[in-house]
Amino acid sequence: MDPSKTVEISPHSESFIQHFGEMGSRWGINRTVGQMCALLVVSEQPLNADQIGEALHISRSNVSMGLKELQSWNLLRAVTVAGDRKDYFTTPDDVWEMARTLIEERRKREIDPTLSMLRSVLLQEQQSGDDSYALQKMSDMHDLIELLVSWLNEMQTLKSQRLVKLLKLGSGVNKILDMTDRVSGKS
Amino acid sequence: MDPSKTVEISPHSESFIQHFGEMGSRWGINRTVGQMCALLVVSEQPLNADQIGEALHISRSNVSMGLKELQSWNLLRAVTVAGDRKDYFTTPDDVWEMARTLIEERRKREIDPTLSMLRSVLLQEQQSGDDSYALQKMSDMHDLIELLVSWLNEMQTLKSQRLVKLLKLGSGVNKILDMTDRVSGKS
DNA sequence: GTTAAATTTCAGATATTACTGAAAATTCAG
DNA sequence: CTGAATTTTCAGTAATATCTGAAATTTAAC
Repeated sequence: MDPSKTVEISPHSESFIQHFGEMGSRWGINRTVGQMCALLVVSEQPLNADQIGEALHISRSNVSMGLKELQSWNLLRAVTVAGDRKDYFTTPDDVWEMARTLIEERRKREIDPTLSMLRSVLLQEQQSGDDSYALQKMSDMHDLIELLVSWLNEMQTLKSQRLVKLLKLGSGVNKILDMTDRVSGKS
Repeated sequence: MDPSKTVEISPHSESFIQHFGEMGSRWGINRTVGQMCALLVVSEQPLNADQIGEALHISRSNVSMGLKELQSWNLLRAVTVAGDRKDYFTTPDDVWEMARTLIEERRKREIDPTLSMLRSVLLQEQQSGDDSYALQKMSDMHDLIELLVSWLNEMQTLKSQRLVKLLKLGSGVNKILDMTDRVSGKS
């Protein structure tokens, strides 16, 4: 009803938004959705659909679809403003939380189906054993992905602070691995 | 000259190739390029451009462009066959090596430029300090990405066997972290 | 309930990306 | 060198993805 204020975007935020639009599109995420996400990240106040559309110069319907997409990625928080029927949106405050969510969602959408496909192929024992080379490759890839995924899952269970500490250790962990190796007498 | 044998693709390999075409396109890699890569992975013999085109039902020129793309990702090995002027191609044998290469290349293409952008924005001390919220967010994101990248770089220096061991440890590392915490008297 | 505001849907338009065939360029055996 | 085999380039075409405006639907104040 009473016209919500136009969103001001500083040149710095503008760079940020443009860049993440570009990055999004390189990672299979629609450019506009990337921009919307970036905009909501750097915006202190939650924004309504009209404000988003105006800020990014896109139609109201495009905003609607983009919000739906972001919602499906679990990256939106909806906020209601007293005395305003419009919906207001923002992203989670914590960038680590966002990163976790993104990883989790991509795993669900792409990695898990890939593992399923590989398992299903590998399960069907090959009668005509003549593409054993291919099967071996798929098996290798399955093992690689499964290892990465199970590692990721374990990392996802850690609190952010904990995870940061672990990442900072980096290859320092390797030294610890050296020690345990030496103790248990392996190479 | 003497017509190279048609490539046989088993139904299993077919699933694999189709799936990775699909996955590629979801990760910002042209579907056909994904298929080409998958085909070369599961093919025991190196293939020439005609064979690839025939196997995937794409034009010779498309194969040429795809090979160029794969080359730019450092995922191709060229093989010369005695008495045959055609070029033959394959991918690295080791899927871990391929994964490393892929990560390395994406870092160079997307993550590093993102870090540059964030640094450049953060360097320009804001005269009009009124979007400090946005700057804080960018700073958070910068730190997150930098931490991930430096961790990745450290992991890239490890031999595959070593890396596998470390990943298998998973949150077991967390316990070691617990110990070191206790020793140094932190939370 | 009624109704105006807000949101969503979706068919068609637009923009982007991918693919092809023909021509140009390159390569290399003789 | 010559010329056939091979590869690359690229302008035009095809396919895909994205975006828009108008209409339909939903929402909530009254």
